[in-house]
Amino acid sequence: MGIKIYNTLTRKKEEFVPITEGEVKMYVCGPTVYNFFHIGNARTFLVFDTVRRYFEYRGYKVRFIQNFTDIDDKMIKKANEEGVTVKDIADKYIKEYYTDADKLNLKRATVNPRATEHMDEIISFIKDLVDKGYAYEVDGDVYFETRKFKGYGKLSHQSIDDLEAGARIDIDERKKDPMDFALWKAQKLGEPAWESPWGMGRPGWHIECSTMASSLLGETIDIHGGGADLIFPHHENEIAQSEARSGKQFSRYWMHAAYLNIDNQKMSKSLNNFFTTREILEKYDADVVRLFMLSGHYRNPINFSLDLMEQAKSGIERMKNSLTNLKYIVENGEDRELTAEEKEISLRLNAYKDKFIEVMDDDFNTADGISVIFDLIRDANTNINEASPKKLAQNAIELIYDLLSPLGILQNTDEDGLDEKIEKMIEDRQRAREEKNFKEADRIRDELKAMGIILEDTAKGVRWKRA
RNA sequence: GGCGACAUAGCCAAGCGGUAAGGCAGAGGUCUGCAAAACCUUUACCCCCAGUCCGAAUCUGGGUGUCGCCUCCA
Repeated sequence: MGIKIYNTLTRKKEEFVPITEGEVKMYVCGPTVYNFFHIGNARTFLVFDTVRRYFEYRGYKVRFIQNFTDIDDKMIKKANEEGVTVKDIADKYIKEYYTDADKLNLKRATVNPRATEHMDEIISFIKDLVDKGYAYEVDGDVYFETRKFKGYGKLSHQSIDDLEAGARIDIDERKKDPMDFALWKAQKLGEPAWESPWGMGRPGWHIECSTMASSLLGETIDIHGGGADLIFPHHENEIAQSEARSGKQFSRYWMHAAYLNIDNQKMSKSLNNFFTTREILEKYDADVVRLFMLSGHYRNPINFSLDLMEQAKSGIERMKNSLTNLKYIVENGEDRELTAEEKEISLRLNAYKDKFIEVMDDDFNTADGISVIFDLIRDANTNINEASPKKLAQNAIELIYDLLSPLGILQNTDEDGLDEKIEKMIEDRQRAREEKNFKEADRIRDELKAMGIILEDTAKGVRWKRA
């Protein structure tokens, strides 16, 4: 039994079989870098970051490519508005992307290719399509002829005729068919352009992903991912271009993350229900955001609200509490071997990992995975206490961090110690308590609380944590 | 019009044929100088109606409702 993936292409869950044993070649459509990315983008990135981490957790070597679209209409518009070059905009927002992505604890991709840095390959890709008769040029534009590609519509499970029937696209008389899409766009006044066999111009949107995916991963890749809205037309078009050119299957598995909605509606600027990731990260830790987003299945839409963020925050608190309590036992517990009974506890604790893998293997069921972690936490909380050996507590801590790692939650374990002043206050309070001077003890505790240090009295002494 | 998804406790959310996980919130309790944390107990006619089956939240048909894609979009 291995990992199963729901494949949009077949609409079935399938056993994951990599092209090369032990390796995963995956490509995920990244952002158009004309703005800060919003929390909807964040969900998609987070989902695929988790997929990637989980593959690594299961021992795969992952080549993870996520592109930056750094040339398109929106980029040009933004550059014109700000009176700077398209490249200026791209550079700026790529930098901002990393700021937010790093803070969200998104692992850096193996490569983050930029469309403009692959222009020669894009042009030769298009040229191949023209040479093979899948594309035609009109006035410096180059279009892909969808009816030439037999499999068109196989990803979105629609026929070209059905798509056309519902189409709301403008009729362009120069195209052979309304469903034909641009591979190359002739330069318009004031737009950045590159030299090509069809004159100055720039690539259409879909071609960059096909080109960079094949260039960096090969003509057939294992997994292609993105937001659900990319199924049509973007991914459909990618398949058409790539398979028309190579004659091989482009991607074996297609994964799509569902939407993040606000008040049950799609986020949109016109509805003014738009949050950037940065705004949210100012109010909530990445751990909270990640727990929130991973607590539902990636193929189901989730609704965003501050109330739900608060709930997630409490969940993170529960995890943290358990961990600080266990760490306290590692520091103050008994330094001895495990009794027979404790060995049983340890064994049972370790079994949660098997359960975790079982549910996560099933199409990355992070919701179930999280519930296994909470089960583990309750078990540890119940059965490990101040009288337990350090080893047992240490075992539980490692296990919790281990299961949390593919989710990217609570992985920044570096903690600051307490400074001398605070340590002295804690000592003073302990003395006051021994003298039954509870008023003074409580005063110091309140003072520390105001400083962000929470004290908890245990049978073995005082335990502290940060608020 | 075409294609599709979803409807489970106050809130969120798994489960997808064998009799309802988990989190948050609430109530009661244990422990504690108090508190906190933790633990225990407690809260579900699984949208409706038919049907298949020994057995359905899970499958089939029909409703109702919400949402998405078919246009730039994660």
